[in-house]
Amino acid sequence: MTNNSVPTLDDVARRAAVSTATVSRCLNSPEQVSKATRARVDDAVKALGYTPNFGARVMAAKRTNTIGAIIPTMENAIFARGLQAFQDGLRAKGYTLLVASSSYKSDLEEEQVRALIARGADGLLLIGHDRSKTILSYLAARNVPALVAWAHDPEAVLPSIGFDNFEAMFNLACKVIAFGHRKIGLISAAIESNDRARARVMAVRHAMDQADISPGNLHIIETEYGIETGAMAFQQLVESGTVPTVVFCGNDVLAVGAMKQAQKMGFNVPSDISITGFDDIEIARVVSPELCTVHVPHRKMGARAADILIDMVEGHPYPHTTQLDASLEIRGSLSAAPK
Amino acid sequence: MTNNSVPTLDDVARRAAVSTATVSRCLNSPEQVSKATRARVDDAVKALGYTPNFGARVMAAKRTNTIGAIIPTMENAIFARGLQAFQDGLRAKGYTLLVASSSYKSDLEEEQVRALIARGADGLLLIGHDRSKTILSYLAARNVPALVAWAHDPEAVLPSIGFDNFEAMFNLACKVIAFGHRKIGLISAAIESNDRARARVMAVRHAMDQADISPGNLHIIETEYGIETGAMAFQQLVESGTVPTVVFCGNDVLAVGAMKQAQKMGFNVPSDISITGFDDIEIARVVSPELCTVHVPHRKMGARAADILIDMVEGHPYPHTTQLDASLEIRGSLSAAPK
DNA sequence: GCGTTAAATGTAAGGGCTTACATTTGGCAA
DNA sequence: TTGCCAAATGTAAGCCCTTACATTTAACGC
Repeated sequence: MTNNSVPTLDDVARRAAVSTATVSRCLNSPEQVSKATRARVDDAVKALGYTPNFGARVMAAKRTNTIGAIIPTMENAIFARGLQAFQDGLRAKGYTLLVASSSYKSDLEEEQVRALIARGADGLLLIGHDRSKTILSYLAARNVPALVAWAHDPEAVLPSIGFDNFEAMFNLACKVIAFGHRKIGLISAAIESNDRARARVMAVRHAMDQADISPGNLHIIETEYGIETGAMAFQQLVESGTVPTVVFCGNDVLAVGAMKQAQKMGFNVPSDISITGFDDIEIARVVSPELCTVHVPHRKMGARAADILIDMVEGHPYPHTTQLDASLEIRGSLSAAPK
Repeated sequence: MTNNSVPTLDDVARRAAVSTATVSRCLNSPEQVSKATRARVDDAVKALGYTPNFGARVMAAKRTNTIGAIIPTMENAIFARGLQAFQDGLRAKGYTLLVASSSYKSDLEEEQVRALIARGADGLLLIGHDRSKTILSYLAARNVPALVAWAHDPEAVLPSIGFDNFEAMFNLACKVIAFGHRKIGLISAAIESNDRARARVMAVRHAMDQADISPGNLHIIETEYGIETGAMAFQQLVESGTVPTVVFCGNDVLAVGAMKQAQKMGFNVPSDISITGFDDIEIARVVSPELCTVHVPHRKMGARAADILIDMVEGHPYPHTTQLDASLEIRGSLSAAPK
């Protein structure tokens, strides 16, 4: 080792008086090396403060042990939570996480897919199934495994892990309808390019249909993610026609915004208007009344996603789709429809 | 190009009838190449579907254009928010983000520092100044620039961007004391190994000292991050002796837990007990009464951190410390002390 | 003690790119 | 036309690992 620079494998080998191959084996498959040699090498590594050169390692091994995740935004607590669990799962198996965000824009997502692959990601975690053919074939051509989370669709090309957005919202809607609600509002995230939002809207429609409620009784407002936007959407909903007796919201954050706005406008929640959310994040239990919502196992999903994606990357068998349960959380913000 | 494998620089060079150096220059500093040649090379690149080999590139250039961030946890909204802004800033300048989390444990942080450097991070974003000498010298030896965020300390070895935790909390404490509060509770995150928490506690002490309030009037409970733990800490505080007239909390999440618990135990907030938070995340405005807190510019900090760290990595001049303002948000959860 | 085999270790060949330095080209002033 | 210089391009030396294959060592049964 030239005395001022970063130590290399060679330096370690020389110091431990073994070949570079042995040092490499100590690092990558220690079981192949005798105990005594291993100890000597470990000492040398420690003494020199050696860390393998990443580029050289990638080049020789053709793997980076890095997994990329492209999520809409970390500011959304559900993704932050899932991503945290995902990262923990990755770390446990020696992988590192590359993060990029798409801001819910599919062209940005494409750019990020290319960026992460160019950066050497061995595998990719994506959100939802909405995705252009172009990017799908790019993934295939580069032979990079990708797993979709927060969605469940056995028919889709890419393997996925998630829950059935349609079914979960359908169950909630049936419950709500059983409470006597007929005039229904719905505040949703952008439906185009968001298959989860789409499925949830369709579920409400389907439940209404099954209960013989005319589709004309459903009023939908699309808006962006946020408490403020939820509040504005609620106001819009109320001002634009008949006041609904229940407002479904695409997620808890929108629901909290809607609830706050409802209360501000003098409605009593739930006796005048019921409000429901989706996700069951902390905020749902903090507001009063507590928010009726759908509990989604975000952490579990993140953790399982890590295991599955690693199996994919390492060529082990893995399930094409994994379905998790999303359960109803009936809480104070839902009650019978007013007479 | 052997007809079945991934194309290399060589293949492109051959096809465009130039040298590999020229192709490389086309990709990395196109202004050095004549227009005609560039066009020919671009065509070849496109025709072959060439993407540079990441490992080789890293090895030759000794840079990955990747920045690592080690944060306690993404589940904490303040870090999620800051990290999102950080990532956006990175992306704008062609860098990619590697994420690891320390769970507030310094040994885990050390492990992650090594892991991210081993993965080729060109620079590192760290939280707070508490850090062992070992890791500091490792960073120095590897010559990897690191920037500390969420803290401001001109004396510290590592450059930093943040606000003065002491000053911010001190200002809040003075305000609170001016409201007549003398019996003071404080719910804090673990003080050891968290310089932000420590500074905030010291600030309250200092403000009390300045107002001639005996240190005996301060009761501190240390607990982990979370709404539940905040609630438990509040209960503990109340049950373990004199009931305070104000409870400072180390962050908004703890504060919301404390407030909920206070209300559950029959206290009126703020007329019986005032409660304050720190951070000013969304949840602070959702609870009622709204939470009095300190506003921290998390997004701005993340964005600026990206710019500074890139300057460090690229060898441009940069400020050793950057201080941002944290402003008081006096809201409904704080009022005069009861008589 | 010998032969056989498995375990441990060594040798050396890539792997694809960047870049310092060398060389060629071309434009322009005299 | 000549000479000079800057611009454009080429040459080839690394960069530091991993791993296939070769060699040495150790263990064991007879």
